[in-house]
Amino acid sequence: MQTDLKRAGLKATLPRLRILEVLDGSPDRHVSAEDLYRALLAAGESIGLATVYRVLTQFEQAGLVIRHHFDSGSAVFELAAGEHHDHLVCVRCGRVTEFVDETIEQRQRKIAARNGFTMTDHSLIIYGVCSDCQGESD
Amino acid sequence: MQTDLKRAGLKATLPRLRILEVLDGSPDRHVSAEDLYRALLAAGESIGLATVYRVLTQFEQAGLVIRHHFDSGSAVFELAAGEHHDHLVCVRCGRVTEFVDETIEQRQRKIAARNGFTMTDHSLIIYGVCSDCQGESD
DNA sequence: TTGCAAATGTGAATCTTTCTCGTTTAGGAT
DNA sequence: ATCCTAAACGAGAAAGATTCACATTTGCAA
Repeated sequence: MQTDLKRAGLKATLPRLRILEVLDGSPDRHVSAEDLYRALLAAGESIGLATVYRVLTQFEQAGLVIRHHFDSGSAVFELAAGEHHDHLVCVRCGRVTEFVDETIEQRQRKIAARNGFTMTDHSLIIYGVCSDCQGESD
Repeated sequence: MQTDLKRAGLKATLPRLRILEVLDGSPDRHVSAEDLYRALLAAGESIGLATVYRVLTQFEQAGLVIRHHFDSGSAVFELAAGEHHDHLVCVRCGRVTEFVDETIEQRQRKIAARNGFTMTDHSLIIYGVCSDCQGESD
């Protein structure tokens, strides 16, 4: 874990290690800065919210985490482990499911090229009602 | 234009008409609430920022506009004219290009179904550097 | 172990968006 | 045309998310 930070060119400080731990051990892979902050406080750490934001931004720049803007006020972050994937978000309970579709990936590259864009990134989010939330009154 | 509002079940008030006009006549179809507000002030209207937000939210609920969360602090809105489309966003200049790809649409529906989701909406954004911005130093 | 640049915590500041509430207005009834 | 009322507005306060400033602490290399 220290190694991950070193490899990313970041000093292995306590707050950074704690944040990595929470990101790694969290039940849901997608958490907001506030979620993270509260989890750390609950775990007895004394950390500043500003540090959480600062570190998350550094992690993002270092490629350790990915920031998403789902349709909610705040950004959510996930550990950049594994390969690229897109997201299904339940509009009722907020549950996030990941998926990969190579056909879509290919077409996206084609579309970018056809429009003269050098693609740097992309974001595909499908919103819907998950199986657990079907039939439940809003 | 008044008709559009009536049809949507909204009173044809002056601020609403002005906002529709700006959305319709704007050089870029994708504007933030702040953009809209400033455009109205510049045009000599006296309108409150709260009204802009309020009206945009009502328009969204009425299906007149669509709200997007591109990777920037604020939401952008576009007139819901025409059929559904997705977006290419230039990370340098912010230019937005629209596109439609039926193959992707189909696969999205399949993916939602396969995961037991009733799709309500989706958002696909390709970020990249547009042709005009290629080769320009950051 | 010491020194110093880098990182942290606190609290203030900023930005976006929403809320409150007194005033104004659209549009149907008179 | 005028009146009435619920709906809509404008201004400023408030809330929520994120960043900034700066005094203090800390990792780590010499």
